[in-house]
Amino acid sequence: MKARIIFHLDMDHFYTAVETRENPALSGKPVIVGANPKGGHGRGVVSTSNYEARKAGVRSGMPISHAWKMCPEAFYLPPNFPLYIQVSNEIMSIARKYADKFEQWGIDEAFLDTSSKVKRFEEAEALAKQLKQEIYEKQHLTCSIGVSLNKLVAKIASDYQKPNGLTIVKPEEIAKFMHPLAVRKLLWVGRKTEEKLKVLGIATIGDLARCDPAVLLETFGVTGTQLYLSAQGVDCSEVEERTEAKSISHETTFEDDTSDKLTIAQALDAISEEVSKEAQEQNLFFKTVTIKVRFRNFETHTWS
DNA sequence: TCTGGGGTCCTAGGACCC
DNA sequence: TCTGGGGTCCTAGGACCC
Repeated sequence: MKARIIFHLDMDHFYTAVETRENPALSGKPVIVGANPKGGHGRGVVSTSNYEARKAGVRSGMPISHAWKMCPEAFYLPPNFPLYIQVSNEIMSIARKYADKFEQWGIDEAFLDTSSKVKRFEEAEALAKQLKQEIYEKQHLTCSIGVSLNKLVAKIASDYQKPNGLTIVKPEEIAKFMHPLAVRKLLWVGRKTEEKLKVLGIATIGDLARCDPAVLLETFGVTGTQLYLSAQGVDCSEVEERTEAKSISHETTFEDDTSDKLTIAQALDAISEEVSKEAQEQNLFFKTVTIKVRFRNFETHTWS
C-alpha cells in the first residue's frame, strides 16, 4: 500500500469548552458537564470535566457522586446536546476541507487522510497547525492533533500532548513512541482486554509487541493477531466517511429503582415515542425493535 | 466508586434452506 | 431411519468507542 499521512483531530474537553465559551464567567473555574449531582446522591456519570476539575481527579465516565466528593465547588451543568451538535457540525465542515477522505468519530473527533495534500511530515505539520489555527479563529476552541501514517498511531498521538497539542509520529519513530505506553492506549483495548493481557504479564505496548503471536492467537482468537499487529503500529484501515446511522435508540434510568409495572410502561411509552419521532423525521424504515432492560445488579437483557 | 446515553462491531448458536 | 456440508439470516450478549 502507498504510504499515507493521517491526522486525528480531537477537541479539548469539548462540552465544557463550549460551555465556557458561551459563559466566560466559568473561565478558570472547575466545570463538569454530566448528570445532576444532587448534593452527592445523583445517579449517572461525568460526561466531560475541564482541566481545573481534572486537577481534583474528576474524569469522564466517573460516577457523578464520586465527582461531587472530590470537587463539590465545581460548576455542574447538564449537557446541552443541540448546542454541541451545532458547534461540532461547524468544526467538522472546517476540518473536512483539509482532507481527501474524512471520517467523523463521535461528536468531537475526526480522522483525516491528507495524503494527496501533503507529501512529507514537515508539510503535514504545517497543515495541522493551519487547521488548529482556523478552528481557533472561527470557533475560539482548542484541539489536539496527532499525525502519523495510520489511524491507530494518529489517535494515540493526538492524546499524547493535551490540551492544544500537536504530535507528529514519523514512521521510523513509531516503536520508540509506542512501546513505553500502556496497552490501554491502543484503540480497541478496553478494561476487559487490559485485564486479560495483565494475566499474561503484558502491561505496555512494548510487552505486547515482543510477545509470541501464537500465545495471543490462542488466548484471543483472531483478535489476538489484530492486537499483535496494533502493538507493531500496523493498521491498514481506511479513513471512511460514515454513512447513515444503523440504529436509533433512547434509554432512561429511573431516579429510584422500580418494579412498578405502570411506571415502567409509561417510561417505555415515552422513549418509544422519541425513537419513532426521530425515525419519521429522518424518513427511515425499520424492521427490528429491541427492548433493553437493566436490573439493579447491572445485569442487562435485550429482546428483539 | 457504583456505574448515562448514544452508538458500532463481533461472536456463538439456532432455524432454516438446498 | 438418521443423516453431511454449504450457506444465509436472526437473536442475545458483550466489548468497545465518545
